[in-house]
Amino acid sequence: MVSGNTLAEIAALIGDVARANILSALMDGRALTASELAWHSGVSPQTTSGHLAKLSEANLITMSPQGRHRYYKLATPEVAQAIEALMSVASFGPRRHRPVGPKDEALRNARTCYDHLAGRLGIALADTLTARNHIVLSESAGALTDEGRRFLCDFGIDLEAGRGRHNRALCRTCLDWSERRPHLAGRLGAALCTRMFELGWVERIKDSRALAVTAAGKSGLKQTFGIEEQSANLGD
Amino acid sequence: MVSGNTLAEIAALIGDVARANILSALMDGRALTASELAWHSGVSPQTTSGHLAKLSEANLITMSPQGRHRYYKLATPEVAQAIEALMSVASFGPRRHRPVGPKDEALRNARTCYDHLAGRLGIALADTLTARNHIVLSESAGALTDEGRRFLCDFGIDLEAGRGRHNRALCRTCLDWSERRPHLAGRLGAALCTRMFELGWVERIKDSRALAVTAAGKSGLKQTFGIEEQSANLGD
DNA sequence: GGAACGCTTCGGCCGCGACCGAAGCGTTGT
DNA sequence: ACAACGCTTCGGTCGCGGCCGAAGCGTTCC
Repeated sequence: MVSGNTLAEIAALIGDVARANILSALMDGRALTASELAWHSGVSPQTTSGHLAKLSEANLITMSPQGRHRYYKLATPEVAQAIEALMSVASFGPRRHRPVGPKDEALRNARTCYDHLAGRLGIALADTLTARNHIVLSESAGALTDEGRRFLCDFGIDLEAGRGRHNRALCRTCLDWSERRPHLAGRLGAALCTRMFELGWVERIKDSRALAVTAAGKSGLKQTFGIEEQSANLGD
Repeated sequence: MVSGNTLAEIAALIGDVARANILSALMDGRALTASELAWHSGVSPQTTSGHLAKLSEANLITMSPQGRHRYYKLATPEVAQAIEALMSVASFGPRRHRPVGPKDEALRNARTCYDHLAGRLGIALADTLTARNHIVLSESAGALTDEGRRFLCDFGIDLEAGRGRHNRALCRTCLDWSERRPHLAGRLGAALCTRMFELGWVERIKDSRALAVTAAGKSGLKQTFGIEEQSANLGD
């Protein structure tokens, strides 16, 4: 309960295959039930339950009961960031043979990364906003310009949303594992993602972090952001 | 050798107390010998050797032999970043009683964080450069302005230095664990740190990541950056 | 050449923790 | 009320991996 929480303790928690699977499954920011997580983790429900208890204990995830289900989600954006950083390190080294299946291709095209957009779509958005001088992206860092603020406001985004107790950063960047280039994270990235869902521009593909760009999304992205299908290979 | 390198494998490597100690000791960016690391890790030299082999195998650290010594250092800035992120998560939770000793106080005042400056000195530098509009720091992100580029050039900093194969970011920010505010990292942070050492403004305190600000440093910081002692509590 | 030193390899011990079966508890639905 | 369901707790097994002592290899110094 007092939760010592040293570097080694946290890393050890992530350093178990079953728990790493659980955390990876939660990386899209949604809350999942214990059963769903048991499925993802690859071990029995009892064992999964133990893992979930440990992760909660260390404040890596939080639980909210709902009827006879218990929903688990990542506790804070910082946790997602740490896992993302570890994944980045993990994907280094001799680029091992990674056969690209069709589902993998969908992931590369567009997906959620914790609570923001990633993949070619995420990159395209970051590129467009940069080209229009709405954001200034200095490699792995970013700042929003006044024009950008106005533009996003017009687009229906509330930049103050999600300004929680943690005073989360407005505009962060996050290294895209498939494109190896930064995309938008932080409150801005999250708000952009939320808005696209609201507008029905993107939809979740079942059982995956991958996203499908709807017809409305294709025309909207073109008109509002000037993103053509081929530029991001949307609709592959 | 092929190094599967999954998320769980990397995290498990960091998730051992002895190895975490080793990595923490290397977080100041210097290369240390196996013996020194054995001392830091708290286990015997044989055991340490095994740990170092595993860390090397996974490309978290690299080794360069030198005489009868073997120097180990973190392999890439990404590794440092991942560890930093984990530390950030670890220091969350119920702020546990952390008795502040004199050595701890020195660490809070000024220290190196991987290869850049942290602590009150790091924060003060970031604040000053921001106030003078030399950098634009959007919470956890940053970009260098043209004026800033000129200023730093005059200060004797080569911004192209360290532009290695990894195309490391120029201006990143890094959450300071003692101040809970961002300080400067990336190539810029590293160059700033290097320059301060060159000028003899700061010196390492033995057996610690803490730094001492020299007399030359105090006057230099005041004249060049307008940083008064009390503003950063230098000389505490 | 021999001794001291730095580091690694080998072998064996031992404890922690992941795992599952069985059972228990609370919720839902009929 | 009862059964089905979702999830957790308990108890016991087992294997992985951290640990050290002893020994081996290469370097340095006199």
